Amino acid sequence: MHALQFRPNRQARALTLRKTDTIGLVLPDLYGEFYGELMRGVDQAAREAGVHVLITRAVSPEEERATVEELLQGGAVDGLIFLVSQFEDNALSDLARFQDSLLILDRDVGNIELDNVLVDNRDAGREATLHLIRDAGAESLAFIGGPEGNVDTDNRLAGFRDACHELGIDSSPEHIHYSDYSYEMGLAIGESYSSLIEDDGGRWGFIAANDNLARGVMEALVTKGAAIPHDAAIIGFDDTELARVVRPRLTSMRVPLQEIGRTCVRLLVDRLRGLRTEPAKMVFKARLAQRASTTIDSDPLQNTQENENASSSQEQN
Amino acid sequence: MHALQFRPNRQARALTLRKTDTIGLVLPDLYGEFYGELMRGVDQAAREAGVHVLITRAVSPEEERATVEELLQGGAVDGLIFLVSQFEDNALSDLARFQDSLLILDRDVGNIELDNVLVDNRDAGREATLHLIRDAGAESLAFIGGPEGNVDTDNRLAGFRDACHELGIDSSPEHIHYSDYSYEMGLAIGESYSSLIEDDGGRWGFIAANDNLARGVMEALVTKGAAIPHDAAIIGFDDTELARVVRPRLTSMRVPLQEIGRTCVRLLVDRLRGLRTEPAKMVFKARLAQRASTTIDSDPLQNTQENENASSSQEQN
DNA sequence: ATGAAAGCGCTAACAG
DNA sequence: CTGTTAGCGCTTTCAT
Repeated sequence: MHALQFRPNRQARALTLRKTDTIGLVLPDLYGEFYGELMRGVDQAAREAGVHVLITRAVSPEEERATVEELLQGGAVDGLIFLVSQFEDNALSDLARFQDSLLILDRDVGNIELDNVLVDNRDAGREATLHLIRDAGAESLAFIGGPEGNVDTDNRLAGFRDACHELGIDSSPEHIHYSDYSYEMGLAIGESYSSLIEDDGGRWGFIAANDNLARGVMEALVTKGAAIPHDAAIIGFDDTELARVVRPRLTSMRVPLQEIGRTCVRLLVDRLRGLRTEPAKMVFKARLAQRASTTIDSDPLQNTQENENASSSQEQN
Repeated sequence: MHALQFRPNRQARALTLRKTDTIGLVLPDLYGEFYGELMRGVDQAAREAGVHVLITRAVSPEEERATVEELLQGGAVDGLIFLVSQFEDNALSDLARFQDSLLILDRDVGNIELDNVLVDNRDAGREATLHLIRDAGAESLAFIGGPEGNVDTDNRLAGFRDACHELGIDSSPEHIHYSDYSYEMGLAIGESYSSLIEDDGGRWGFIAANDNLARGVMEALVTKGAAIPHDAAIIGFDDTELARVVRPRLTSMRVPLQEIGRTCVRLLVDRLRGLRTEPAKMVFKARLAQRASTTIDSDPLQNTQENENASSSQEQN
């Protein structure tokens, strides 16, 4: 029979069994390392589970709605992993009807009965801030987010405020900035701090919502003659390749995206196969990837090689 | 009928019409900006054409074979865009039987009757080298590739040699290096040149097969006190984000990946719809993205802002 | 014009 | 235990 030359037709099979063995991954964008790493995990787990992966981009809430309807109602996929940009709450509760074929990623669905995988960005923001103060000795702080209203930015900012509050440190609104996540805006915001850093002798700490911003801030300050991390310590988010190849090396909060991707697929597939019926809520923590931009020379945690780089880059200034 | 509440079942439709309106994209990896930008173009064109996109990774030749069989024979997709890593020639001719549902990307299929989209890496290597010599005034040259045997690296190296030959410049084998494309190997190779650069007064030119390598070389040289681009000019490949945010800004050869992605989908879809029956061969050129790492002060082509950065970074050394 | 029926390739249920 | 059949949801053809 299947002596070595038979391929069952997937469509016919799907029609009969009423399942496609395909899952969808809906992303707000396809650009950047960020999604690449997520997709790696997704691909890996999907392969193990024997399902195919259909990838789509959906930018606006309307596109998101349309995509769900088309893919899920149309029976193109059995289930969907949804990384939403900015979902309105009522849209979310609408989705509850797809209860057992929809997993929401990186957006807390609260009590709505949907599988939900989250990154604890608030905790990550708090940890990053604490690191800046405790380990890098920052005395004044500034937060540079993405766009106001962006879920990740809002949560990281909340964590920033948590940490400031805990340690009784001032988190003045004038030192909270919003941006488009771009390197260029990081540069501009960094420049606006260069005089401040010259003036008072205290060490500043900058927490940026992604590595591009952090790099921009760092470059602006270095250009104006600041020594990193002595005059200003800087931490980014996402731990992209960039963080490892700039001078000084950039400390960054790492989100385990590959693992998250794997987890999403496994959760969804288990659900689709009826192995689980209660909605799951899973929260991942970010980890600190400490490098020279927050490592002061006397810090015992420092990585030797990274410290070498840090000091040699300071010598250049 | 379709008064607003009807979704035809995709599987049933596919079974009847014998087409799925889905295409597959097979990549050797899913990581890095590189594929992200390609996927953007693919997604965009696919959306316009009304087809879905299934994405899979296939690392080994065996996986590649298996993937084609499964997806195409199994009828999961109508056609496939194949970005192969290192296809053996006989495997390629095997694929000729999928003549009208397979497009090979970034690997020349020669006379085999398959749709074929290519990047002219040889020409790109030549252009990069000429730029180094003519515009950046390089007198001695070194080439840092990826792994030996890698198609992209081999072609870029061939272009490097073309340019050297044209201008009667020495392209000694001892200045041709292979690597794993990593920043770390770039660093190591760069270090091995630092004394050479101190010794003779001539300006060196480095052409690296990707931006990570180029960045590694640049950092190694800068650390040893070399001024870029005065002592050594450096050019990378792919024009990643990295190139725009390091100091000095890195010149890089840009491959129009998004456009390539779009083109692949359009070609494939047209073919599937019977609008074209002859195999197409399409070749894209890379463009020079000139920045400070190859821009000497008197160069009239220089971008003002980037030149500012270049000179200020030189002041630091 | 509108409506009934055949068949796409598979699996599961059933009959022999 | 093996072989036949019904039916998944759609489109297309054919008959009304």
